[in-house]
Order: sequence, then structure tokens, then C-alpha cells
Amino acid sequence: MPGQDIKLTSTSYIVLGLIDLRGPSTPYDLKGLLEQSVANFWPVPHTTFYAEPDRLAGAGYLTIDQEQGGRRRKTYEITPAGTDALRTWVQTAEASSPVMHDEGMLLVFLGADPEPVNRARIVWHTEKLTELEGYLDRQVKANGPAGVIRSLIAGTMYHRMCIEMHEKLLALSDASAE
Amino acid sequence: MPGQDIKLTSTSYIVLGLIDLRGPSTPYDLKGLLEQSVANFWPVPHTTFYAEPDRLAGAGYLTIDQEQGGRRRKTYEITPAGTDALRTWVQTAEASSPVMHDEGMLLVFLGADPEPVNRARIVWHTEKLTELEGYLDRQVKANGPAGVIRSLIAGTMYHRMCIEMHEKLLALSDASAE
DNA sequence: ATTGCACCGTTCGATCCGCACCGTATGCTC
DNA sequence: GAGCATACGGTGCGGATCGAACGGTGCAAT
Repeated sequence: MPGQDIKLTSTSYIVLGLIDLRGPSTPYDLKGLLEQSVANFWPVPHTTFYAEPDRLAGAGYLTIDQEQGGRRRKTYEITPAGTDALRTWVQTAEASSPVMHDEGMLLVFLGADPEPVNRARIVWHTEKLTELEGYLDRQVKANGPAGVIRSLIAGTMYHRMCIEMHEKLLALSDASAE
Repeated sequence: MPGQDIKLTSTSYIVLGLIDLRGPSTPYDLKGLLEQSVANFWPVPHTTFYAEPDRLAGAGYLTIDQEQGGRRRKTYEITPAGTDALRTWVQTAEASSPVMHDEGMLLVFLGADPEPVNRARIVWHTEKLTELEGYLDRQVKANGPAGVIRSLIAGTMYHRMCIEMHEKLLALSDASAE
């Protein structure tokens, strides 16, 4: 039986989803996982994130198991109500439109030299690509969850396309510079 | 002479930049322009945006000219200090890394069927593409500012690549469905 | 002359979120 | 084995933010 009922936000579903993937976890465990996955396409500040498990537990979506000695870590486990809410949301939610925050584009818009911006972006996307390829490799080897693998495939594809795009843009400005 | 000195944020530079492009403007004018340009890669909530011109005027980066009768609209104009601050920032700022908010990816990560997500994305990017192509066309015909045109070229290229990507992803899931 | 609607913002309150801090363990050094 | 550095694992606070809702102004049509 739930205590209070609370409004479930995307942060809630992230916490539920990560626990569902990983089994019983401490918030810190989840945070590590978050940073290697969800944070790449849906950033969540850690203060918001840390506050969420207790909210969810209060409403009956998670249970808490607290260590008695030492650090008194809390381990959270998902309840049937939790998996239920998660599955329902995943199957019925409509995704809102993607939103970009790209300061480089802003600089270009305002008249900055596009070349250094494009170069910096290529470096950044290349690093991200390497990082995600690493995760993907591990997930495939470990036969990880289909959704996780799909999101990693999409992520690597995305960064490759961005690199290509910035290279094209560089070529364009080279061409017009002559 | 500036009154208070204030911290200039990216919102400040957007306001300065738009007035610089457009000449003397009311906040509402700027908002219209914003929505057709900057908001596509750097969202600014309108409450934040409306508050900015007065801050900038208070610090000497803009001047205010207020209508006497009727709606008492305020028209803002950029000062030399304003163009100065703008130019300096545009030439020296380092762009922070791009950040994505993509709920569709989150759904896929959590196990949702990727097909409807990809389809919805294709629709959305196609609409955006059409919109930006319209702006680009107008800017080119009107011989608009180089930065504005460059950002529109990048934008259209970006949405085209996204469409391609989602089509590839659809093809992938089709293939594995058999 | 009243309704209705687009224009043009402003207010307010809840939420958020980043900075700074703090106790706990685990070495590592001498 | 005492002291110190460093990573772990968070929490508290207060200002910044942001969206819902409101509200006045002009204008056009009835």
C-alpha cells in the first residue's frame, strides 16, 4: 500500500528503470550508471536524483533496506507497484520533442568564426563516440538489455553523423574562404 | 556611463545580438525573432527574456525609449558599450558542450518499442527542416547576416542528418524483426 | 457599445539546482 | 599505530529559474 501519492516525473521513471535493470541498488550505484547512460540524452542534476528514491519509497514504489552499522547505506528495491508504473509509462508515454542546447551554434549565429567551433565539436563528438562505443561493446558482450543496446547504437550513430556534419561545414567555409 | 554592473549571461548576449541585428526593437519584436532563430538551439523562457532588456539598460548596454501614450511600449537601442561587450564575447567565448534533452531516447533506453519513436522523430525533424528552409531562403534572398545564414545552413543540415539516421534505425529494427 | 481576440507583457509561487559542506571508510606513510 | 590524504556517499541551503495564470490595451466586427 502506497503512503502518499506523488507525481511521477521523468526522473522518477529513470530511478525506477535503473533499479529495474540493475536490481537492488544504492543511490550512489545508480548515479554511476546514470552518468554512463541516461545523462547523455537526458541530464539529471545529482541533487534532484538523490532526492528521488526516498520520494518513491514513500509512495510505495520502492522499498528501503538500510545498513545497520558504518555508513548506513540505503539499498532500494523496486516493488510490484514500481515495475507496474514503469511498464505502463514506457508503453504509453509520448516522447516530448527533443531540445538542444548548443552554445556553439549561438556564437555562430551572432557572427563568431565558425571554424574553431566546428573543430571543437569534432573533438568532442569523437570523444563521446569512443566512450559510447566502449559501453556498447561491453553491453553486447554481456548480452545486456535490448533497450540499453538500442540506445547505445543510436548514440554512436548520432555522434558519427555529427562528426560528418561538422566536417562538411568546415569544408564549406574553406571553400567560401578562397 | 553604466549604472550598476551586472553579470552578463548568454541571455544578455542574445538580447544584445538580436538588437544589433535588427536595430531598435521592443522586447516583443525580439521575442518573435528569437523564436524563429536562437530558440532552435538555445531555448530561453520568455519570462527570463522579457526581464533582460531592463537589466541591460540599467547597466548602460541599452537605452530605453518609451512611448508616451497608449501601450507605452519601450523600444531599446544598443549603446557603444553594448556592441563592445557583444563583439568581445562573440570573439573570445568558448562554447560549452552541447546538451541534448531527448525523451524518446529515454523511452527506448527503458525498453519502449523504438519504431513509433523513430517515426515520430522523422515527422518532427521534417517539419523543422521545412521551417528552417523557409527562413534560410528568405535570409539568402535578403542577403542577411553571414552568421544567421551559417546557423541556418547548419540547422537544415542537422535535421536532414537526423532524418537519415532515424530511417537507418527503422531499417535496423525491421531487419532484426524478421 | 459590447464582445472577442490578438497584442504585449508582468506577477507569483513552486521548483530546481549548484555550491558548499560533512561524516565515513580506506588506504598510505612514517 | 597515529596521522593524513583521498575517495566515497551523500545533504542543506538559498538564490535562480520558469511556467501558469493573469491583466491591461488596441482594434475589428457585430
